[in-house]
Amino acid sequence: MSSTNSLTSEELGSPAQRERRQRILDAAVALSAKGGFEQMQMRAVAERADVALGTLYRYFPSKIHLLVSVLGQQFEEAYLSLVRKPIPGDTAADRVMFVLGRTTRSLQREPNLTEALTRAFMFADASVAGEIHVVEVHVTRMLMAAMRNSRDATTLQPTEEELAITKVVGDVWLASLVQWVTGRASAHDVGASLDTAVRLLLR
Amino acid sequence: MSSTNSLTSEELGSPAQRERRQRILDAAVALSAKGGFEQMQMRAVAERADVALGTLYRYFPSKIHLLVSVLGQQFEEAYLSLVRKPIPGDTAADRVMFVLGRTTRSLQREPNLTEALTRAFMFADASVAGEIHVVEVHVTRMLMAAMRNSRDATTLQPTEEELAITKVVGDVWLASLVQWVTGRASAHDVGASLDTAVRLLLR
DNA sequence: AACCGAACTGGAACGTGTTCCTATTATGCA
DNA sequence: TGCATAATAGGAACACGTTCCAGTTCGGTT
Repeated sequence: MSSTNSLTSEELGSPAQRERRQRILDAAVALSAKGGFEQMQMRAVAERADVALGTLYRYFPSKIHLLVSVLGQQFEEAYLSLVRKPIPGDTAADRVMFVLGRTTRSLQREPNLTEALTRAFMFADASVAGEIHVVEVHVTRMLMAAMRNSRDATTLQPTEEELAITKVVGDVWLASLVQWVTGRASAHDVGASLDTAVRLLLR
Repeated sequence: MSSTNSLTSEELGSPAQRERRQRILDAAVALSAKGGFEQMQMRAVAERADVALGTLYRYFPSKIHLLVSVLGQQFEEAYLSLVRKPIPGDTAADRVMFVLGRTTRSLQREPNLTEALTRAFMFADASVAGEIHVVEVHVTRMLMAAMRNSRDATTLQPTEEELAITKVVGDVWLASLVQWVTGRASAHDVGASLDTAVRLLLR
């Protein structure tokens, strides 16, 4: 597994390069959505994105880097869509459950894509730290926004307790998703696990 | 990835077969301990266990099946060693932390082996459900024994609440281990995460 | 416009997990 | 003991992630 980072769209000079990068990400999404982790094959991504295999590897140093980058982009969109309106719910627990439920349902609408992204995330090693950090930041922001119920939650310093709870909820969420994508838990089970965890943590 | 299960030692007829199976598991442990997931290569396992590659695949239908089977065996040993004496600690939280701390330290003593086993566990798909279930049973038993502080904890029916807490703790444990083996968290971070989760859950 | 270095193309090649095939050996049964 | 069947050995072959290379194109500089 390569040790360098994926190219971010900021550090890409020309518009043509940014377009190429986005074509690659789009191709990865399309192929993952069709056939999951195994069928998202690097040669197929390159062909669909209309770039050479070597170019694909210049932009994303491995299949895992590519998929975790996709995940980061998906969560960024989810976060932006989420904070457009105030989060409904009277208590922190209600709001966190709203966010978890909404995001989980959205993931479950594209099971193959979610399988590919989740497995890549879990399989990633230290070289993918940068891409993973992006995902973690978005998840933390989403949950923090729910706990705070305020659009400027990111500007206030979170308390230790809030961060701890956020981390546990994130861990449970991830573990549940893994169980779901590997067929060891149903969609309902995921909801129940999150419900239980939030109830235990935010009481 | 194959869809059949690994051969368990019970369903293996001859003693020679049981020995072969154990030689394979031992070889997998040795090679994983030396070089982690990537260096535990199927050809090397077959050679070290003195079986043909095809035979290795007859016993374990994939590298993931093999590693998760190893994990099951390791947890079985850990469980048996644990329940030999009463678990120290006055409260459920103390005893759960004792078990988590002890097991985690033991895993961290063989970082490469733990890396291989954890990544295999996280990467496993639905076809590995049987092997994964074995692991889950042992983990649940260990944590339940700690919460109950009684050797016959397995015979009593656990309450819903106990099961829910056990599941959340297990999820956090796994997520922390993943972060540790992928270099995204230190050994100390793992302890701190577990400490926090147990404190939040068993208060 | 000519030039230079970086980026890209197309494709071969390599490594490792996995599959497959044939010859040989072990096992259980009559 | 002799036979039928299953299990194993040995190794070729395949798939896909990854690397590498020679030739071509692109973008900026003078």
